[in-house]
Amino acid sequence: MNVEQILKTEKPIALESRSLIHLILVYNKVNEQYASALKEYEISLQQFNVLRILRGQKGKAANLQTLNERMVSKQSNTTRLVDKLLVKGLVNREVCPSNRRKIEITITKEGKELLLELDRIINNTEKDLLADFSKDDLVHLNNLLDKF
Amino acid sequence: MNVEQILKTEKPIALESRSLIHLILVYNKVNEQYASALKEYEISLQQFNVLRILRGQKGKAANLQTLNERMVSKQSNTTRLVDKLLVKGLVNREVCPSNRRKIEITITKEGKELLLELDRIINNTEKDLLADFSKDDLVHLNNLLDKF
DNA sequence: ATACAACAATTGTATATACAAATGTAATAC
DNA sequence: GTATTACATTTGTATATACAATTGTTGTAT
Repeated sequence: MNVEQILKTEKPIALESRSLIHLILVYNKVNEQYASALKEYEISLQQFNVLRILRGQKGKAANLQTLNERMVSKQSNTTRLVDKLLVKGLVNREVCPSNRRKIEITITKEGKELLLELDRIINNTEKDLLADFSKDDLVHLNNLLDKF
Repeated sequence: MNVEQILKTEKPIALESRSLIHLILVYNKVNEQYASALKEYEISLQQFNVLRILRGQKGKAANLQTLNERMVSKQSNTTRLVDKLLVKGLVNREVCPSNRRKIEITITKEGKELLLELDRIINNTEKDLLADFSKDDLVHLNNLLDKF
């Protein structure tokens, strides 16, 4: 991925700006590939995320706060994400009996089955995105990203 | 930035997934900081981008295609971005006389003046975001991001 | 000259995101 | 017990993004 080429600019960009632009460009690519991989299942990356978190609960119900805390993008409106998953029959939502302010969200059998397929899809997408990276590269990348 | 801590998860994530999640988390942070820096000027990062591209034209007018090609996020609806800048008096838009399908967009004096202020703001934001990076780190980061 | 394809920008629409306000429930103070 | 505050979620609304359809203009073939 060549930054100057993508931006069709000939003049060099300062290292600092270039790094951040680079990051945004890479993010856009990553996001597009995830989205297009999930598209045929009519599910967004955030919805997939919710399902994966729910599976991680091992049957234990999660409330909205828990989901929100574990989401990659915290500012997603989790209520509406759950709404959509509910319509598709991928999750259950019930009022928590011991505290009626809370809700208990669990993944359904259908949700789990779909996840198995999506896992495969997402795995391929990630392999694809990271095709040019060695293990060492990835460790290195993680270390650098930690500096943010 | 610690990925596991942000996602409130105790179990380790596979290196590949972790790298991509890490990237998304960093992007979110970068984006939020840009947005909040520009907020008091009621301008979005994409709008700022358009202004900066126009200044780079050195007086020469740009049409929509040119802008679009040079945008960091190509999928922005440039027509509407320009609409908004127009309302604010930061750009001019005229039909191209030699080819009435095209439009000619230029930055106004007000636009240039605002940009000078924004440059300072953005510069500070970028310094802030990259505070923990050495030059070497940045070069390294750019090299790794190139692998995408 | 007319028809047709290609081009450049705009518009429409569905979905997503950001953020504030509102709703309903529970806990606490008095 | 009533008022007040805090809590958990939902709703409202403005803005942004994704993508397809439409409009108006130009170029080309016949």
